Amino acid sequence: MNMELPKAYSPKDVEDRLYDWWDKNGYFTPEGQTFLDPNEKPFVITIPPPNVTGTLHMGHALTSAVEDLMTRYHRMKGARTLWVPGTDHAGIATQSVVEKKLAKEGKNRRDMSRSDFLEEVWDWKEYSHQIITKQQKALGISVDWNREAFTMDDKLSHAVRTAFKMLYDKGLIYRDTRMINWDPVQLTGVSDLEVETEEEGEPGKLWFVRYPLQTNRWEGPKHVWGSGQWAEGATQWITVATTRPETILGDSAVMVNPDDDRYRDIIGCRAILPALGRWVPVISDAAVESGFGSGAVKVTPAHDFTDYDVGKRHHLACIEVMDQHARMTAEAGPYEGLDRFECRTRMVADLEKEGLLVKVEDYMVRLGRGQRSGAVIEPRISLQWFCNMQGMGAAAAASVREGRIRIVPERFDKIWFGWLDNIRDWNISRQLWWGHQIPVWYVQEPDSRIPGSEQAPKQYCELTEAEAYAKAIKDWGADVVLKQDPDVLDTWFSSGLWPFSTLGWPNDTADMRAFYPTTHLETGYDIIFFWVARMVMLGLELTGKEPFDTVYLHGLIRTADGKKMSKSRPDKIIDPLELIDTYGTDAVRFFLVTAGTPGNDIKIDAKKAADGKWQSERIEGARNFANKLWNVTRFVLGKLSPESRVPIASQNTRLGTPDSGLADRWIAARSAQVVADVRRLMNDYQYGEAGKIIYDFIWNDFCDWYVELSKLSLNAPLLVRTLDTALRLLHPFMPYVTEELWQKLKEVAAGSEFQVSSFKSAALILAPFPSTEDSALGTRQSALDDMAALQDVIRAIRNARSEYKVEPNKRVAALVQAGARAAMLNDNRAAIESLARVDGLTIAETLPAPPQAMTYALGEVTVYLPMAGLVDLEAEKKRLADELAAIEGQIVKSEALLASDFAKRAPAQVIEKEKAKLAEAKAKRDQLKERLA
RNA sequence: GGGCGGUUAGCUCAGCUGGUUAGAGCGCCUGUUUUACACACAGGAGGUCACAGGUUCGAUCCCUGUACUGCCCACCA
Repeated sequence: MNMELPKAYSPKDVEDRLYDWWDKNGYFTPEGQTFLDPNEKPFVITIPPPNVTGTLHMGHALTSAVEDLMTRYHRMKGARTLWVPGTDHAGIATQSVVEKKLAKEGKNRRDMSRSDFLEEVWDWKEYSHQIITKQQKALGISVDWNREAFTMDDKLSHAVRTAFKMLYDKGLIYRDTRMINWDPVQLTGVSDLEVETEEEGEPGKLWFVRYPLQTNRWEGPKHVWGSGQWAEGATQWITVATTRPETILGDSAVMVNPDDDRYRDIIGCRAILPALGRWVPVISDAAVESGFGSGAVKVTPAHDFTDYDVGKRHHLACIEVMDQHARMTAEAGPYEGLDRFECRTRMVADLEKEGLLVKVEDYMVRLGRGQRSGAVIEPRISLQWFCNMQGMGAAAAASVREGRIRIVPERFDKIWFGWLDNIRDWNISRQLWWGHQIPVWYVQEPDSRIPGSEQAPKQYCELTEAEAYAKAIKDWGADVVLKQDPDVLDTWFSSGLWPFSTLGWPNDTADMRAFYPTTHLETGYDIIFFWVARMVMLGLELTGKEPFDTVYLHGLIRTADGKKMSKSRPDKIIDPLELIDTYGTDAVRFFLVTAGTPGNDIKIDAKKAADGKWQSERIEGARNFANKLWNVTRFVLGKLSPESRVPIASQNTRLGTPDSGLADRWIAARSAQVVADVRRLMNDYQYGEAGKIIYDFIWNDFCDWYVELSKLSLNAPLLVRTLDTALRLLHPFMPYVTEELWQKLKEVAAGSEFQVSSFKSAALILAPFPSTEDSALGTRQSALDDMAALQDVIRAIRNARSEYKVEPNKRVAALVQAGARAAMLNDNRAAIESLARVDGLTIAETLPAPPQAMTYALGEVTVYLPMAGLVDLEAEKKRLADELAAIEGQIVKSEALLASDFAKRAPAQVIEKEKAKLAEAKAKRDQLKERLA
């Protein structure tokens, strides 16, 4: 054999080479497929596009592993398969990464022109894209690189503008001034989803502040704020509780619950605001929870969502005391120019000085923080673009409710409905530079005071500036000047178009016709609202179709202590490439896919070793499995080489006939069973279970038993055939090692009698997934039963040897009373002799029990091991007695069961099983009794 | 305040719409250079399936409740 395989599998010698080979040959493309089953529908996934913010993490590795598994499985099943790769420009996230990078170089975006800054971001995008692509290739994803997309490609940008215009023209997109979440660090509005709150809240204070009330005897302060006498003479007070004393400056009312007896009398009175001395009314509103704090709430319409609504209800003034940086404005009087937190400190000190601070309590404050910046979000009134979601939300909910989209696992249905049924309009504009600039152009300095100007529109939503001009010129004359809206769209707006924008929408492309709607959408459950729901809503609205029929949600990767891998703890973040470097891609992927169940989080047991490398016992186990497969293939290849080849005439090749060897009939039956189970599980999204079944089959059945038995009597064609089946089953889980070994196997078998039909394929990636049809041998129960009995006998003898510490090389004698299995066991005596190291094997239907022997009652079969001089009679007696007691317990239980209503109510099959069990137990009991006697 | 998970061997997790004696990997214990593999082989120990009720001939699985734990959503300042 000129292709000697190394003793251990070395992923590095295989992975890059095979990846390039697959890619180069077009195997990742639907056009490159050679095996197509006309009964299979096309299978299409668009990748969740990673952000071009840097590198991939373990979550991406999981995504890649699962999606590649799905893709390879369907491709091998013969479905026309397309997996579209790409990346996301990730507006805020990328812009902030680049800004941080610039800051390190001492540069600031605000000192640069918009176009200069964007150039920097594009450079970063290229850099990040390279890293990401390298990582994705290392993960082995079988995507069609010819169709790679980026959300800011010309093609996709056109789709974005088209989508915007379609929604705009329908009146679903509108511009409005309202209260939104404002990130004072990134200086942009964000959507509700981008605000994160700590479940427990964050440690803060609840300040109880009293405002003087106007009375007959006190008309207001006579001393200045800060004098310590500001409230001198005041006699009545109302105490409010607040976590944000600085917003007192923007108060325009104090409110209480209308049913609160404590305050009923002062409703309608005026209170005076500390510091500013502004009179505000005491109003009543049901929004107030009497039991909380003091039962009285300050109302700051410009800086709080609830208060904003209250303000509208009660026609209160909206006074902005903070600017976009969250610094105090001129409205804040003496506090103007202070940062909000500094202002808070000063305000509290001043309140205390003036005797207005009643008490302070520790309080867990639920702070909203920007998803990307971590900055405390300020509610702020601002002019933004919104998308009306009412209709689209209802349609998307209906898609799932009416079964046009299936969510796996199902329990996420509720979350889906809960969100969509209460959906609010989506703030889609961002005050950023990196992204899709909003395709709306304004007539310069529109002014409603100019007579007639309201006749012509002052803004134009078009796909291009030229089109906008064409219309504007008609309305305003040739010298009109337009200015494009400076805002960009929320990055999720373009992601929401992904399943169709990548295929060429809005154009009627061949890809749209062939591959849209797509099939599966696979992603982590954490972006179900951000992304999945938006895709469904926009897909329905813009294309009239659900963009996919199945949503498969995987869990999140967590650290060994169960924590999220957050960016704030970089020491906990694992680079998948590091693990791949240590264990190989297949090992990492097999671990990820078999580690859990759909929708459940995966804890990764990785620890840092002394050399600073990440280590994981579970991934090591998967690595060992790859190596096991490698070595068993080495064994098989060795048996096929001309010099060691067993003449075909001397082999038992009559597969599937009753007189072929037990081991052969058994492994064929097991293969068929495993293939059926794996297919069923894969079609039911139980990938982890499928992987474990393949693992067991390869390691336990094939390696530990079949190959061992092959050493006694070789059936090379079946050995090849079984290995081929195993490799094909495992390929979606461990693509590299299986392809490599399959190629070797095919090569060695070339031109020989060891052909199997899958070898017609050029590559394993394109070979047919095993089906139950090609294991035409079917499941032979008798082979499975016989083999189980044989294994029991061998295990019993091994067990005895071990218990009596018989030297490994020493052969022992054994007597087997085998009843109806005598003939079968006799046929396989060589297996017993070899695998259990027996010399002097007697097998008979019945035989007299030998003296001084270990006894193993296996039901129908009893094994005796004469161990003269070795057997400790007392110990043996005790062992048998214990076993007898156990079996008798079982019999009592079983008999009671069969005597109960069970016999009347349980299904016949179950009763039969129970009866058989009882019979076997009784046989065993008799054997034991006899033996003890 | 609503909602959704989880609780099974020392650890990490499976357990397929209720039915033998509840499984795996790792770890642990005993052996082994058996001619593919020590990244291995053989043997073994180890579980009141969180708790309490209920339904059922039968419950790890279904129902109710409790405890602990994780997460999602929500305008109690």
